[in-house]
Amino acid sequence: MRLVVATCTVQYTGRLTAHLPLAKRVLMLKGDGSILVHSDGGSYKPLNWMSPPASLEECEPTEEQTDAGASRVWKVTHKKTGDALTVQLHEVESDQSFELGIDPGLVKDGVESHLQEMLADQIETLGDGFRLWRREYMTAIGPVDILAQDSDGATVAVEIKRRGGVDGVEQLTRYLELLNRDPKLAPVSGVFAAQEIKPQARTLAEDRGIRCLVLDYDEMRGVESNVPRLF
Amino acid sequence: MRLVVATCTVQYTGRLTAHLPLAKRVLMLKGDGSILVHSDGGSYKPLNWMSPPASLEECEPTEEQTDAGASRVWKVTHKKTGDALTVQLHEVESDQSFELGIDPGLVKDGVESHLQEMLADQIETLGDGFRLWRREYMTAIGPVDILAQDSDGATVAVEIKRRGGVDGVEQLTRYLELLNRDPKLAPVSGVFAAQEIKPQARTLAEDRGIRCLVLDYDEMRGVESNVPRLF
DNA sequence: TCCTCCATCTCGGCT
DNA sequence: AGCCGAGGTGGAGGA
Repeated sequence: MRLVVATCTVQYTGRLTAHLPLAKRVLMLKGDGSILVHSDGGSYKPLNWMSPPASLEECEPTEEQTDAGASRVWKVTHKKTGDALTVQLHEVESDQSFELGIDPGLVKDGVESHLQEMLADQIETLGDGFRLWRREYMTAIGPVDILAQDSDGATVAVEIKRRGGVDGVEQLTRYLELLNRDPKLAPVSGVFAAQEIKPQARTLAEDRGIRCLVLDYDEMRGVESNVPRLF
Repeated sequence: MRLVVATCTVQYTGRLTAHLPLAKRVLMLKGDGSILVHSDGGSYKPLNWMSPPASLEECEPTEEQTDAGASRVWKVTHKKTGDALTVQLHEVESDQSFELGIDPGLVKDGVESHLQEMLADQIETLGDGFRLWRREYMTAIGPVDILAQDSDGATVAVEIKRRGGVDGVEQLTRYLELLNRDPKLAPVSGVFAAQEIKPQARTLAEDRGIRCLVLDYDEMRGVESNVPRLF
């Protein structure tokens, strides 16, 4: 890991062409040849970058580049796509290298699969007398998140999303259409379950006779584990 | 802009909970209170981060944290959502600050809007005698990229994508369905134009009577501007 | 390997 | 401010 702070211009050519005018920026060069160009703002996305696997070549500046004020020129190229990033360094304020080693990586919790697990475990959230039938029930057009039976034994298909948009309703609609062709399952009703359901999605769902269910992640987690959280 | 290299652990709670075990990493603290945690690998996405607007509070480590080896503790909190990132710093190898100033920002070229502009200007790319009718023609379900007339005066709807997938074909199909309900426009035929059209998308489009057109970006740009490129 | 879907998406445009 | 679509999307999981 090499960190350089310098005034520079950057030129990218690949899927698109883009350039950065002269300004002072932070250049992060990683061990896999990738490079990030960051300014003091924005979010985690760099102003410009090159993804790994890439290789950096330190070039002699051409006369033209020297006249423009460049003291060093880096050419970073992607090994497969041929995308190229050219950095013209003018004044270098800092240039340091560090040994970081391999990172153990991020440990996550709380994504859609976890919501699905918890809803499967707490299937009565859907209503009294509900029983879990299947998870990830495979159909020709994809897996239905949850199939359950209500207190009358009727089949219920559940689509789970973190944020429920119209696309999720469309997805569930396609599943319901297919499942209702199966005489062993029909009639199948639908439940659209999400941490947050957008108004348009709710309208569309209810218009199609699909029930909407807002999931409270924290509450479900509370029910789920009496074991205290590890951190 | 403050750059810190240190062994640390990181804990995030917000939309999800996640943590990073102890390892040496680069911490980038920006002027807007945001922070990025990078390792020597991966792509431009940090292992963990906090988006602006955020504020950093340097805390005294609790006895427990001191026992675990933490010398300093940062609490970075998002001002609106309440998301929190806690960094426990153990050994600090480097800690430097730099004044970067406001960045002039990235100048882009070659995106979909540019393709659309160029195709509108070079509408005969679609065929001899074609004339431009409308750009961004608004309908109830969204804007149609281009409406043109062919040499016979029939209406042609064009959907432009950089990379043409099935979703783009679906989109165009919806537009065509709607436009063909308008007796003033019908019959409307479709053209799916993209720099690259995926086989599945091509099959679907042609199956629906939609013509596929691969756009050569460099060639179009060559036609577009006799002015030589600036870089 | 390719393809598909998710994301603490980010980012821009528009209403 | 919210909504929607594109991205040099990146990243993960399944066929």
